[in-house]
Amino acid sequence: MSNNRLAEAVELLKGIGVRMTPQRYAILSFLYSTMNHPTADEIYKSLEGNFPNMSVATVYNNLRVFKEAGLVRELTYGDASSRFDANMMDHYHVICRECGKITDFDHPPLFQMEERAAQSTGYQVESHRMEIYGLCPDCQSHRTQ
Amino acid sequence: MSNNRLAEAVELLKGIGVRMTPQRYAILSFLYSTMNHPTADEIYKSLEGNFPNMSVATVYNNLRVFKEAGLVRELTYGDASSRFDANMMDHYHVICRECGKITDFDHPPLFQMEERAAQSTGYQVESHRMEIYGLCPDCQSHRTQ
DNA sequence: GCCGTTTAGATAACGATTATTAATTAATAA
DNA sequence: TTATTAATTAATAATCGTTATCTAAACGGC
Repeated sequence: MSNNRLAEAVELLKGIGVRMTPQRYAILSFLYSTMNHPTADEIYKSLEGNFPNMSVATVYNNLRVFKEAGLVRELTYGDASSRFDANMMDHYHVICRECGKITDFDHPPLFQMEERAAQSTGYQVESHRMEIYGLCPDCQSHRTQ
Repeated sequence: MSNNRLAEAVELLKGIGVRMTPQRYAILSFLYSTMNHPTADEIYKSLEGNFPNMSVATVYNNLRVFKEAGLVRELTYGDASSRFDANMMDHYHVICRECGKITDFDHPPLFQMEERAAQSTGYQVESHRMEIYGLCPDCQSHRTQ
């Protein structure tokens, strides 16, 4: 299961000179245990019980470390909180505009579109961002018809 | 040119009971005159000369009015400032990761991808967001090879 | 011209994130 | 095991874009 990925991540971090502290391990392990793309604050609140005096800055610091190590992706949304995704496989997101839930879905990467953009704008294209918005099944059924 | 669109926008606003003040007209006309997808602060700074005591809140207020009237789109990027686009035609953006410049490009909307997402996730899909990142021609040539 | 509503401007407030700093801790070598 | 050193934590202040609040001014219909 995800224990493999967690152990691999710990090894990878050690390999680049990142110490494994209890807080760091807890944050990392939380990220690998959830499919919920949590915000920094959600991570903080989830670990508050086990680490009563952990600082929110510690959460941010470690998320940055994980990001720089290529273990985690940051998903940004305007002035709302960023969300963090430890699934580094190629995938896209569908986001519920009602409750904010994020669901993964697979689709071949949009390389053709990148090529067309490069041709028509002269940019040296490197990456893209694509996400889909709508109503999740739960929020559809809670609607008054 | 854009004068038509500007005049139409003014009429549209009047039609929904929005008064045309000098500040409001200046902001609107600036948006219709540029292809640069400016930030609120850039708009503010550009008009400072003509309106020495305009407040930045006025810029934000009017941008919200324009957004609600469907005249302007807000482009959000993580914790950076939002940018505002008065081109409401269907189009996508290529963004320079070096200087932040935003260039429009045309491409058929990704409806197929929306459909696939709806099928595989059960969401009631409504819209999507897609943008491409890279180096603009200027920033490519300023690079040390 | 009067009255009610919109709007502008000034400024305070907000919320997410980052910077700062002093104290603590993990990894390593002695 | 202990000492050393650099990394890390926690607390808190600071930052920055944006929004809320409030007062005064301007507008449009009567």
